[in-house]
Amino acid sequence: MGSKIPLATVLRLSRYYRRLAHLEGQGMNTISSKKLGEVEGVTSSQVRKDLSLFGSFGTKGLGYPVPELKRNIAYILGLDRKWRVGLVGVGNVGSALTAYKEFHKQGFDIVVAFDNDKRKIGSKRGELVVRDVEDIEEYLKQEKVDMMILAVPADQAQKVAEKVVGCGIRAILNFAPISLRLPPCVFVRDENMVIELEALSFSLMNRRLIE
Amino acid sequence: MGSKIPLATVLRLSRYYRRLAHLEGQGMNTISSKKLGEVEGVTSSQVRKDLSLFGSFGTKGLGYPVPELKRNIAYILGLDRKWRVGLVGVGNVGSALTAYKEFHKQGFDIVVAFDNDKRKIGSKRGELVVRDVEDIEEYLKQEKVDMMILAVPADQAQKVAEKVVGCGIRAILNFAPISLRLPPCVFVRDENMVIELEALSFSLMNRRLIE
DNA sequence: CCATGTGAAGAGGTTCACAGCG
DNA sequence: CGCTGTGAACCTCTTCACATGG
Repeated sequence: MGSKIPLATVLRLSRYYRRLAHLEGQGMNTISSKKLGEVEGVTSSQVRKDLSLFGSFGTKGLGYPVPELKRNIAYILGLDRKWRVGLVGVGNVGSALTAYKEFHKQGFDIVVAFDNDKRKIGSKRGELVVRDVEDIEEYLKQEKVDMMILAVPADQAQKVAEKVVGCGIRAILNFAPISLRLPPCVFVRDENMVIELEALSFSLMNRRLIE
Repeated sequence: MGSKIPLATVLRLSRYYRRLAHLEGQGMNTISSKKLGEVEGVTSSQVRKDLSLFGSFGTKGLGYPVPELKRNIAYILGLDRKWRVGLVGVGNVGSALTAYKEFHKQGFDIVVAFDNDKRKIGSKRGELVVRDVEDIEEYLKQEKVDMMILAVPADQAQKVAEKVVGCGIRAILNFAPISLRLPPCVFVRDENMVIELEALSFSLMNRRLIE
């Protein structure tokens, strides 16, 4: 239980968490690594290893207590608090995200939205009023924002990213289909939907794939 | 140049492809692995290794010809053709995807959309008429569809996935925040937006992260 | 006896380093 | 001389296997 955590482990923890929430809702109070591994499509040793990187949550001979393990994972992932999220770009994708209930459900609140299209500025997305992207620095210096979602066209993404990083943002979810070059202190996750379809098309064409 | 291709390589090829398209547009006709690695944030040996898994595309002492390399990667990824894509679920996310230009730009055409909401059935998303999800099997048996995008709620995803797999679909892009359990002959890519935010929140809380 | 937690072994992917060739 | 292509070394993550404890 030490220092370097594989990214893959973090992503699996999210999946375990979601599954445990579901199982807890069904009244299950104990689960073995074998069972959890089966429903998530990983080996039981993978489950145990992932969890053991953060502590000992189970009981030998029995398994893991569902509600408690869920709480522990929530704590590990930082899901026991609210996160203030900003959005840049309210095109089709950005607008859909403002209405995406899973974010809010997990404590990620989109608290502000920006765009550079004069016709959109001032319009609303639910409760949110779209602001001028020119005002983004002023806003970020006054209001606390934990992470930013970029849903802007590819040719604007790098510029916008640098701007928000300059305002102290250290976590970015990037929907633009381009790789951002940012200092290593900034965490970036890409949500590149075309790349995922391309991975599928590759798989269909080359049935010798992957891992 | 042989058999097993790492998934990570495939995903990087997509990024190289996009970058090469951009550089070609700027009139660049040759690029070294060093330069391409720099702009994509990977090592030059990584670039060379990735490409060498599929052939020899470069010239020693010079680098890679941009337009030709782009064409070669397009061929490898299956981007030199059109793909017929179906969509299930035209809520916020699904609707945004019907209007997402990057898909079409890369040859992924959403040719049909389904939903189970009577108020949505018959309505239009651009040119697309939303069909009743009850008719999905009938449709898939008549029309050729290469891959399906699932943008349905988590509690319906598994059922819908099994249904389309039963109709012969072998590639699924899953936006539902739940792990699908499907036969290994089916390629699934998850686009789990909450998980990505959770990876960011973990990173912010534990500045010792990843890899 | 059952299932966890973990050191050791095994796979898989990345980086190194250099031979080879334009 | 410069840069590719590639086997070998390295490193990271996964799986194995078993000691441990309820």
